[in-house]
Amino acid sequence: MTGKVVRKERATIKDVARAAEVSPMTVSNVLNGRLQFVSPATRKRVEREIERLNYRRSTNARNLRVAEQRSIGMVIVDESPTFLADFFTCQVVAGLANALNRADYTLSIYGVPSAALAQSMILRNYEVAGFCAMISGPAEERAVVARRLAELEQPLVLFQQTADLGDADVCALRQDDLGGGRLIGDHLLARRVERMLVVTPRQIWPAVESRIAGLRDSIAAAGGHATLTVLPANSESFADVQAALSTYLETNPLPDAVVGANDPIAIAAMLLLNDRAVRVPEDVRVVGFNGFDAHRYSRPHLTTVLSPAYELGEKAGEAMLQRLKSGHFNAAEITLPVVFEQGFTT
Amino acid sequence: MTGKVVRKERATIKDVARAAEVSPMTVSNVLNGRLQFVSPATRKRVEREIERLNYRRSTNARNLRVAEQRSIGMVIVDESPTFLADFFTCQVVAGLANALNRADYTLSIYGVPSAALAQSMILRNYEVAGFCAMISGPAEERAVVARRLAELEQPLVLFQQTADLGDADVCALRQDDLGGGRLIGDHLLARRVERMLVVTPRQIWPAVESRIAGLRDSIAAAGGHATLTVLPANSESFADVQAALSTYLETNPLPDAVVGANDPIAIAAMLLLNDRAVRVPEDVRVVGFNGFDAHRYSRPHLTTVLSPAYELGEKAGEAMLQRLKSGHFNAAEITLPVVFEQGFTT
DNA sequence: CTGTTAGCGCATTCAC
DNA sequence: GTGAATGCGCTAACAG
Repeated sequence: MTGKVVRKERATIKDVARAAEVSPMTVSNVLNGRLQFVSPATRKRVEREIERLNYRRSTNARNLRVAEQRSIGMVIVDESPTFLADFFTCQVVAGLANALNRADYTLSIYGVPSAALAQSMILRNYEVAGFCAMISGPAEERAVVARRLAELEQPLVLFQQTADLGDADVCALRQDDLGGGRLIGDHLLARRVERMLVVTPRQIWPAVESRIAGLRDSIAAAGGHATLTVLPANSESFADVQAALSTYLETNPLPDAVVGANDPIAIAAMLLLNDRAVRVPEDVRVVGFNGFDAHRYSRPHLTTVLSPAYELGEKAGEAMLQRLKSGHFNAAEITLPVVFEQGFTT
Repeated sequence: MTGKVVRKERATIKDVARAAEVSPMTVSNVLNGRLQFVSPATRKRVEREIERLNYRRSTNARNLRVAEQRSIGMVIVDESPTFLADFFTCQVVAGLANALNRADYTLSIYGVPSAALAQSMILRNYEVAGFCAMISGPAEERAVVARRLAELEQPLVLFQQTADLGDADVCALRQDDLGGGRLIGDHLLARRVERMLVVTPRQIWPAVESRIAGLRDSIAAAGGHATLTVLPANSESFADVQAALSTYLETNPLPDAVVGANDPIAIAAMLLLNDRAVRVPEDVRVVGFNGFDAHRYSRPHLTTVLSPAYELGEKAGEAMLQRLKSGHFNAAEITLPVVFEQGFTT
């Protein structure tokens, strides 16, 4: 019961034509909905034979002939083998896949460690109408990868990355992390927070930098007497975050607010405070960043900024489709707004 | 600065051959690593021209010629437009994409509402080496969709579905929900739970049925005097779950334990209990189902059964690759174990 | 409305 | 080692 071994030969357009007693061209016309050229009677006949022979069109042959693809490549450059398991990436891919599928395009996922991408042959073997790319890693490396993708001379949508690629055929798409930082900053300052502690992973991402810049903007706009300290943890893992905060607190007084560079960091920090009988939000306020709607009902209900990750993916798909239709991207950069979410921790 | 409009013509194998002053055949040999037929000198020359002309091989032409695909289709049949945003699905896709990418296969995602799939033409336009499918909806509908996919006469891996498709070229892959139910049951019974309340969505999925069956197994094995009540909520949404539980509690005493058919349901139930000053786990124990490792640090830390969703996807990729290599699936059904996770709620 | 011709880019076969 | 001829399945252009 482990499946049949022999594959039946697939029927071609010729087979259908012969069976329906028409020319291959007529079958092609039926397939492509050019019904003006086909009488209803022959059409029915052709369709019946298609069904009967279980005919499926070869997209390879078709795409070769019409020199056009109905597929977009999503390149995810990451060292971790579980890259796609990340909720943010996942949401982006979901939005992208949906936007493309609606237009009858397919999304081809392709994850690579950045080292593998260095051998240029890899991407030479994928034939798609355009690429979307989510690149992780240090800034310089990311720029190299982005440049390599641009060299493919195909439409390219970059997520969470600035497009410093000259006049390449590129659109950079990101969420408004700067604005998100301002929202968080204003929220805290309105609650008389004087000393903010921002916990980040040591590896600073551009998005995290923007969030911090937004906080600083907010402080400056309020007159600038609040202070902001950045505390880098070795990684964003639960243990590393707690270790960093623990060490910090040995030699420093409690801040008025802890700002996590993202939600998991904020949660790790908050649980450490809990363990030490520090009350949140009475003694210390805690806020996160890049929350997701789907997490709304888990607890603690963090005050955070909601990421429009799904919309980011959708927008990317739309931008790509528009580009393919019109010949150029309408905008070289797109920034999507984030939404402030009041939780129980401030 | 919105991108160049003109696409440079792509170089073909002929162009490279001409530039390197060799025949197209030689270029092809270089591309396919048949180095025994190419002298090192010409090889270098060819590779330099490939680089210089930014040549990329047409997979369409190649696949057409060799009648072979390097891509697997992932069909997700779901009414909701955000199908992929579901964490379980997402993890499965992540594992699948990684397994395939490692073997230099591409994953083509294709989401459809099940109604659209009824028109048979849709899938006739996708040319892949095999299909993986995740189908949602009522059991009968799912069976119809599965049958339609089997008709494609291509290797097929079905997630969370029994393969009642005769000797079709199919492999059914699922997690051990029955065993998971037993684990939960044993855990509760060991804590002297007499009355269990299982909250499910009204739309009962096969996986949920298996979980309940596992609970019953466990009760039977323990002598059978504990009772199990199933409470269907209109949906698995936060509000519907709370409404159902609330109504139930109007006319029934508190159970000893509430079992959510999945984690979000358990959390909704637990928060309702919290609101009513019912202590968890002292007064009522609460357990979930289908938790994910990534959620470990969010709170409440539910007692639950961890889903091997990522591994499910990986295993699917491996099974498919093995099938493509050997001509038949090694196993028609594969069940992956789940892992019990002790939280703070029991 | 329907049929014929030709070629998309590549790899296999067989010469050289 | 290398080159020339052939055809994979499909569709654009044109002829009936």
